[in-house]
Amino acid sequence: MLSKKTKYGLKALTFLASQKGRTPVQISEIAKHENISQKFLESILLTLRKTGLLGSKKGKGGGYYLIKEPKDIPMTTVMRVLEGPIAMVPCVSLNFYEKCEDCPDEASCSVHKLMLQVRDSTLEVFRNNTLADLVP
Amino acid sequence: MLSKKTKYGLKALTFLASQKGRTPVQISEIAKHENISQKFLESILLTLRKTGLLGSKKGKGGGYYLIKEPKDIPMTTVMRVLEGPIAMVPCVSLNFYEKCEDCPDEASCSVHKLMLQVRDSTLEVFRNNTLADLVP
DNA sequence: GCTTACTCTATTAAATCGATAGGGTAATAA
DNA sequence: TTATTACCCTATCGATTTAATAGAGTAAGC
Repeated sequence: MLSKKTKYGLKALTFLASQKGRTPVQISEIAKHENISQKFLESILLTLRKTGLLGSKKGKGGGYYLIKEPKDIPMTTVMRVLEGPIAMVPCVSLNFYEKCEDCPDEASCSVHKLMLQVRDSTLEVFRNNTLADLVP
Repeated sequence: MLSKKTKYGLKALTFLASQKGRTPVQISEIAKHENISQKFLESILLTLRKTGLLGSKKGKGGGYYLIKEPKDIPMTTVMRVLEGPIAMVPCVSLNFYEKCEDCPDEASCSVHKLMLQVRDSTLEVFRNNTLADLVP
């Protein structure tokens, strides 16, 4: 299940991408437009800024803005920042790999075999979409 | 993230599918072979039985067994029973649809648009795999 | 009739999630 | 310089879910 954090983050990013210019947009404006708790959104935008997806400007006329063009932001990046691993089990994760504690042999594990396929197909979707593709 | 319930359930089903005959296998044997807490596995096998995937036999020589042939058990069915909705958000779920509380217009929702693609690609993987395909 | 093994209910500890509160700090305009 | 705006950070909290455990109950078979 997609977390609200990811959901809100995606909506906020899409909203920023839909802006005409790249002038800062206030948190309150984003929160209001997307029906999101402002305080919760604050923490989400903060992590997006820390990972280099967003820039921010303080003081009057400040707010958040996209650093790169929407078409140059692949959804793989966005999803990994917001939701974490794309894979459903750590043992098939590219960026967050971990060995299973149980499961003596990965190669002969039925779960591994299935989830590898799921990861690949999901990854393909995220690779084929940039933030620009999400703007209506 | 895949729950342990689903993971264990998949392993147990695969183990049962790998058996030569369809004679009942004891819970304890499955649990031991797959490194699963026996009590936890009990509850999982119980739900699999209630949804018609497994049969059980009580008393001496009893245990759980597959009712249908592995090749006739699509992974869509298994995953929905164990993990629930395949979609990452309820508003794109086929079997567990729910409208989002926020989000005034589904058609113009960026999250909806993206998650629809993810659901379709994941669904295709599960449709193309039966339990028989998971047996090593 | 006794053993075996499935069946069911209840409980629990831990983790995560979503949200809230409140203060702090930096940048900008006037 | 000063006031304001708006970002920044920490802490907390209730609710929910997850994974596991305990223990008693019940049906089938030898």
